[in-house]
Amino acid sequence: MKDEPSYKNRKVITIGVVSELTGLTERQIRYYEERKLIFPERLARGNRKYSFSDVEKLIEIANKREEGVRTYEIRQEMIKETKKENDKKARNKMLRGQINARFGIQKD
Amino acid sequence: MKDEPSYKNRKVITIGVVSELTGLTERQIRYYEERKLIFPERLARGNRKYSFSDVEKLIEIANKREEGVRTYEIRQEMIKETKKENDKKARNKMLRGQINARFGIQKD
DNA sequence: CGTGTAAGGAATTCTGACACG
DNA sequence: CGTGTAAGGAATTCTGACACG
Repeated sequence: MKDEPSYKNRKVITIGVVSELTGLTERQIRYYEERKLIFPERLARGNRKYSFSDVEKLIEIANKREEGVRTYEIRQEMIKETKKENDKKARNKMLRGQINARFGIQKD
Repeated sequence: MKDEPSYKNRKVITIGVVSELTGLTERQIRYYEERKLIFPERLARGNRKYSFSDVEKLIEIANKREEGVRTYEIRQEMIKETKKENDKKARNKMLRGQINARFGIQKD
């Protein structure tokens, strides 16, 4: 289904660059992590690394914050999104399972 | 022709991360720049930033170096590659020009 | 030529805390 | 709650140079 694990999700960007890219202060970026909105990796001794996905997510967070949405609410929305996707995946998987059961195994 | 300027070419990776990603020392990476093999951007006060393309190019360079190819030769090959691509683009452009001349202007 | 290293300085990042509201 | 800031330390990056071969 996915062709490249690729660039978009590789955690390689330092917080300083993320700050430039998003216009957020480092303080804000670290705080959103504390509130469980983003999950940077820690490569070398403690340094945070972000992906392009993280940068995009941060921009969305910034937009919502400007509208006055609280971090807690943003988190709830994110959880809902994730759940919806997982349900979808689960449905697809089940469907494939039924197809395989009736028509035999097939590559996907 | 291209859909996204996108992730692959954005210069956002610091030299330390590039070093981890490629297995090259920072010294080597800076030297290849000196030899005009790669062209990082300088964002904040002097810090080098690389793209995923740069990382891939560096991996190719590392492979060639292992085979004993000199930086000068690698550069020559790169120039040849670039030239070939430019010629191709020029041909396409000319062709489009002729088509437009005969059949009228068309969006591309 | 290609790479290592010691040198000294400047900029980055980190954490925990106090502040305001 | 969300963000700013001063604090002190640790790690990063930079440049120019000397070294070896």
